Formats: sequence, structure tokens, C-alpha cells
Amino acid sequence: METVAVLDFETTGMSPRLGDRPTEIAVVLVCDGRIVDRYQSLMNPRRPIPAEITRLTGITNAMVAGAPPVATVMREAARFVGDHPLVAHNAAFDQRFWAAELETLAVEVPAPFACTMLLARRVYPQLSDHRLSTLVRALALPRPGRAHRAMVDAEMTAHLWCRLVADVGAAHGLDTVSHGRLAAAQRAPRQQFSRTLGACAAA
DNA sequence: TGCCAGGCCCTCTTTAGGGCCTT
Repeated sequence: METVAVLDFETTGMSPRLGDRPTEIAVVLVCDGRIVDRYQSLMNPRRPIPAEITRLTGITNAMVAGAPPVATVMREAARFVGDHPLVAHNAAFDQRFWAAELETLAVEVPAPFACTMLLARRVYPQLSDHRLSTLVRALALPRPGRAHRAMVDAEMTAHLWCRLVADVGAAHGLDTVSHGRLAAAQRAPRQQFSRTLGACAAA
């Protein structure tokens, strides 16, 4: 049975290219439709957290002042993820920080990302928007705590991933829906989503 | 000085523009 690693970052801003860095990471391992392991840590970004981001996440400069350095936490997180394929909501965002920080540590990042936001746009086009909070509410998924903390968002994304796998399998008559199949189909044009899934199934 | 993400998607498009989504 395939295991995937669902991750979520809290950061000081939107772009590592502009100097933003992670303040917290959470990774949950999902196998056979359930969470089987968890990793979570605050980290010290060595730059101030803007007030508006503290208001959003609740993570303060005082909270990260005593946290381990980013490099230490990222090495631990990379070991925890191992070779498992990755999943995130709006994965382009988390992938940028994942790649940027691991690149500075000379750690290879071979695992591909699947994006629950791109997939949700394909699978639930009737919804008004595809924010994580909207999807959790619309699909009646578990909400384990305050949103915009890494572990809560990672767990909500994990539940969304499991629901997507189940719904795609049921809608397309597939016994198993792998990470690779969904990652390949998530960027297909909307009209070709089903055909791409079928092609991946036949391959 | 003033501005600064970026990839995807839709449409009043495709030689472009703007909304969505993450913090």
C-alpha cells in the first residue's frame, strides 16, 4: 500500500526568493486512507515575522526565538519524508520553500508533489472556491484545531487527499488511485482530466 | 522612490490580463 507524505509550512512571507523563510513545518504520513505518523516543529527563521502573519498564524517572534535553526529542522523533516511522494495544498507554495531550504543544505529533493488544490478544482468544480477551509467545510472533513498552524493544516490536507483518492476512484471505476496517477492528471486541461487518469491507469 | 511571488486557470484570450491560492 502506497504511503504519501502530506506537508504544510508556515513562513515569514510568500517568497523564499525575497528572503522569506519557514517558521513551522508539519508532515503527516498517510497510508491506506489514514494518518500513520506525524512530524512537526517550529524553527527559528532568523528574521522578523511580520505582524500580519502573526495575526494569521498565531506564531510569534518569541515562539521561534528558542526553536531549533531552520537547517536542523529541515534535515529532520527530509529524513522523515524519505522517499515518499509529497502532497500539499497549493503545492507550488510549499514546494518553493521545501526546495529552497533543502538546496542550501545540499539535500536532494527527488520526491514529486501532488497538489490537492489543483485536484479539487478538477474533482469539485461546483464549489465556490477551493481554499483548504472551504473544502474541509464543504466535504465535512475533520478539523483538528485552529487553521493556519502547520499540523492542523497538514492533517486537514491529509483528510482531503484521502477523500480525493476515494472520490476519483469511485467516479472512474478505479480500484487504486496512486499518487503518480493523480500528480500526472492534476495539470491536464479540465476536459482531459478523466482521459488522463484513464491513460495512467492503462499504463 | 516605489515596488517586490509564482504557477495555474478562465475569458471580455491566445501577440493578455486578472483572479485564485498559499503565508
